[in-house]
Amino acid sequence: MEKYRQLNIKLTPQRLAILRYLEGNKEHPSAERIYKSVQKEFPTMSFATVYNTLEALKNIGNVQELKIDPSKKRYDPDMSNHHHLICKKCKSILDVYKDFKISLPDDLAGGFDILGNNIEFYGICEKCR
Amino acid sequence: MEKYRQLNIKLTPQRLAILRYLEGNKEHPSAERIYKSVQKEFPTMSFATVYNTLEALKNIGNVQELKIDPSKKRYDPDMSNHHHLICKKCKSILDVYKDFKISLPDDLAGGFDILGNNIEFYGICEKCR
DNA sequence: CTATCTGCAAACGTTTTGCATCTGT
DNA sequence: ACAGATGCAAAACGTTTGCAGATAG
Repeated sequence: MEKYRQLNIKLTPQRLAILRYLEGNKEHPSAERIYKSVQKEFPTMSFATVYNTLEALKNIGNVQELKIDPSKKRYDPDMSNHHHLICKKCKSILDVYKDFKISLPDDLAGGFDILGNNIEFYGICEKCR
Repeated sequence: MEKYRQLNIKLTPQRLAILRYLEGNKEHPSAERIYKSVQKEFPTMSFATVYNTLEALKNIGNVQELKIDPSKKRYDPDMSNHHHLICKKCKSILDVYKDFKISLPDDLAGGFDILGNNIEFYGICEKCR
């Protein structure tokens, strides 16, 4: 509770439950996964609240939306600079903690100010091989 | 027509129209964009046919599905190894043709067979700055 | 006290499906 | 001839919205 006060958002019990679910979570959960989990504690929990909370957390930079899955949004509470390695078969996701320091030559940047990059590695995981 | 015969899929007039629309297309169009364009030529064209054709083209490796846009799938007929640079403001997309030869050290690969990677650069484009 | 959040249900945009009919090969 | 494609409408799916009532600060 105390640790979340600094976020400067209204801390409802539902939001706290979502924050606790997300803390340290490496599953890159979808809204539904979050909903189902938090619903155990709050049977009346609604999707609106999940999405509303995720939106609030995104805005304060506490959570990021991942584009890893074409069929649904995934969320990641890990805001550190990291990349993802995805199994082509089972779609499992592994975090990759390394700064690759890729710089895009000016002639390829088309006048853009480059702010950053995100690498998606893909391959076949041990289990699927 | 002849040039598409090698694809080994049934070439209907609708599919040819979609293939022609996609050929050399750098817009990373959504299904709707494709639909709207091809519909001019085929007023009876349906989304089912667009999605069906895209699915067929994906399967033969003629088109790829992009995860660039969280709200809808985008399609890219460019199957060469390339990356994307996206404007955070206007969401415009620029192709980046360069092989960055990023190799993931074994200790970070978690037992995966790495097959490749895709980099999303983000920044602010000239117009938006 | 009041600005904001919750929960519900309805609405939305995208993608998929079932099925009768049609068509490329 | 027939496997497979088309077109239509309905359904499915993830996400967003409107609103009345509840609640954190």
